[in-house]
Amino acid sequence: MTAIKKHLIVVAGPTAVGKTAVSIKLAKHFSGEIISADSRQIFRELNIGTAKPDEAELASAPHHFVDSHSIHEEYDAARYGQDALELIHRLFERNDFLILCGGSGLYIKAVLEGFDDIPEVPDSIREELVEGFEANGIGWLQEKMMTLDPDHFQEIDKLNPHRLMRALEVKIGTGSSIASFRKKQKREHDFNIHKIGLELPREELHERIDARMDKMIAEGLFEEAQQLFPFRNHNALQTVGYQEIFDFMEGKYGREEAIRLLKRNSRRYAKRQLTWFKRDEEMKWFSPEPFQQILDWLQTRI
RNA sequence: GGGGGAAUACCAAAGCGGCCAACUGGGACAGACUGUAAAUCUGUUGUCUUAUGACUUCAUAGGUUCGAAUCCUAUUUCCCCCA
Repeated sequence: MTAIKKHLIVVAGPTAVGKTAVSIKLAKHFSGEIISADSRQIFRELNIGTAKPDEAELASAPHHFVDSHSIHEEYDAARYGQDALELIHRLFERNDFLILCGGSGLYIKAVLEGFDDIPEVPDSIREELVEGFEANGIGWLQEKMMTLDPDHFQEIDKLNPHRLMRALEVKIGTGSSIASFRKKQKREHDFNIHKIGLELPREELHERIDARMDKMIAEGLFEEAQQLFPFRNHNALQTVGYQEIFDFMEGKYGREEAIRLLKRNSRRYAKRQLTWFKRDEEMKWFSPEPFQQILDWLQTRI
């Protein structure tokens, strides 16, 4: 391992745990650059609700994939995986250390492991599936799946519309079952990878989430959401922190309830992130403080 | 002081003799996840490491009954009305 001098430090963990601060400290300490692995901070139209690094933070270390795209573009984990990996290769030409930091588990996986190659499917197929689902419900998807790809239907999560639609679009678009593309091959990398998971006692994490949400609201989260209201159906806006406010604006409930849901849904999101990252046995877990502990561990590996 | 009503698991709230360890909602906890991932979906939530099992629960104490969260009596607490 020590033969290779390039190091990718992965910083993962639940929302509000303090990833940004740690990644900046690492970037400064190792003179590295930060590659954000956050599926929503990518969008320049989204600011307050995504808890982006602030100006001072952005200025203190080079950041990538923050404000890099518009909510009007189509973007997804697979594309990110390719783009980020290309960038990593390019940046390693002038850096020995890079920090891949974010809470989007699938995005990190897309970079580190990659996805199996599945041919592009025309958008029109997905659009038809989405329309069919919205008009006829999940039963319609299940029946379609049962007739088109019965073998995989047995394996799949039958109650999950997203999974059904993805499996169907691949089957319809390529003629082959999505299962036939699954090779489960992982990427090989010519750089070292160090995975750092950040966590805090649950109670403390919840307090931080609540406090940060109050801060976002004070900074104008409701106003930001109001401006984005016309785009509320865009994929980029299917996001904790915005959907709750859109529903409030549509009169589904009052402001108090909206705030309650904002906090609750952020907590649940944090739990999902934790569930995802905890499964990764290579992840080494730390409290964000003291930072020295993290450095000490890294020193033993580089 | 007199009259009426209510006490159910973390919270709210159903159940009003057996199908009740107890509907439902909230909250919490746990999990899945290879192209929407801050998305989408699943499970658990009285105790017992597992259970088509055992044990202890529906304010407390007694009672009626083959059988009670459900009926009766007393006690305690809370709410409402009259004084």
